[in-house]
Amino acid sequence: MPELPEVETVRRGLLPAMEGRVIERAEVNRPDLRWPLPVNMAERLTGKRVLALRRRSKYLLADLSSGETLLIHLGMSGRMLVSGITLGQFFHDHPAPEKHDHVVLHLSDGARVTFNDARRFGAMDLLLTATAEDHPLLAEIGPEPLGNTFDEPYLAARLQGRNTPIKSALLDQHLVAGLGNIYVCETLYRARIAPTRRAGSIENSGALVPIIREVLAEAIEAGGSSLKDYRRTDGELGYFQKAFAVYGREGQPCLTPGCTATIARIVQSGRSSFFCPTCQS
DNA sequence: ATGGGGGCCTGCCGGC
DNA sequence: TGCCGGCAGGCCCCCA
Repeated sequence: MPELPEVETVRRGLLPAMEGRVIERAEVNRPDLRWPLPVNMAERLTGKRVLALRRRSKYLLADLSSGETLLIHLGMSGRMLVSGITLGQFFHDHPAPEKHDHVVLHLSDGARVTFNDARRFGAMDLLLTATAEDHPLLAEIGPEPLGNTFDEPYLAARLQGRNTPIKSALLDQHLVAGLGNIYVCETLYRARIAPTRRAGSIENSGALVPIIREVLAEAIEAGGSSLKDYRRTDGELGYFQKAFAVYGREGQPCLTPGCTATIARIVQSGRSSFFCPTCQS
């Protein structure tokens, strides 16, 4: 799925269509995504105003006037389509329904938000806003990588003594919440650390913190730029193309000046890791 | 507790 | 053209 930067970009794209508007009607086209959808979901959404649209890790949280919060996870293939509003100088007409349009929110003043998810690894739930952080999907996850509690002493302490590859450690949402395969690969390239390196063996592992923040911040910036180009996005929010240094670049030249190596791909815990065998050790 | 692997789904792409 | 294997950015669950 969309990792943290993509989810943040989706959140910003959804704001004009959702925040402050009333959900006048909700279409729920199937009983489940990854898990069963909440009971009476359509009824519980109908007539409620969206007070705020927040993000925690890769989860979107829409706080409703009913005191409930709609939790949305995009899984691997989840996308949001915004229509019926003017973005920039372009009005977005409602598109024809597509396969895998699982939930459609009809909001006040003609705005519409369509959740489409081919693989259905996504999820939605309704929970009480007051105790949102107690939700099982949120209760056990680690700090926000861009937040104040994710600092160098914290990361160094959490990695100390761990025998797992650093790649796996950074993908562990309990350690830090929001990184996925792409941005872990990019972070380790920038940090010049091989993905196979044992987490506990890394000197000054806290130094990964500013690199993680930098990689994520740049990606959010790139997403914001793509969001402004409404002519191209056509209201569709989800993935955006950013130039990656290693992710997806197997066999292509390393971008480090002076390095003549090519990017390698290995499989760790069933996931592809891309890295430069020369720059990263 | 820690680490590794399977499974959930569908779509796409490359090779034969 | 059709079939088949491999691959995909997440995350829960089970096992050792």
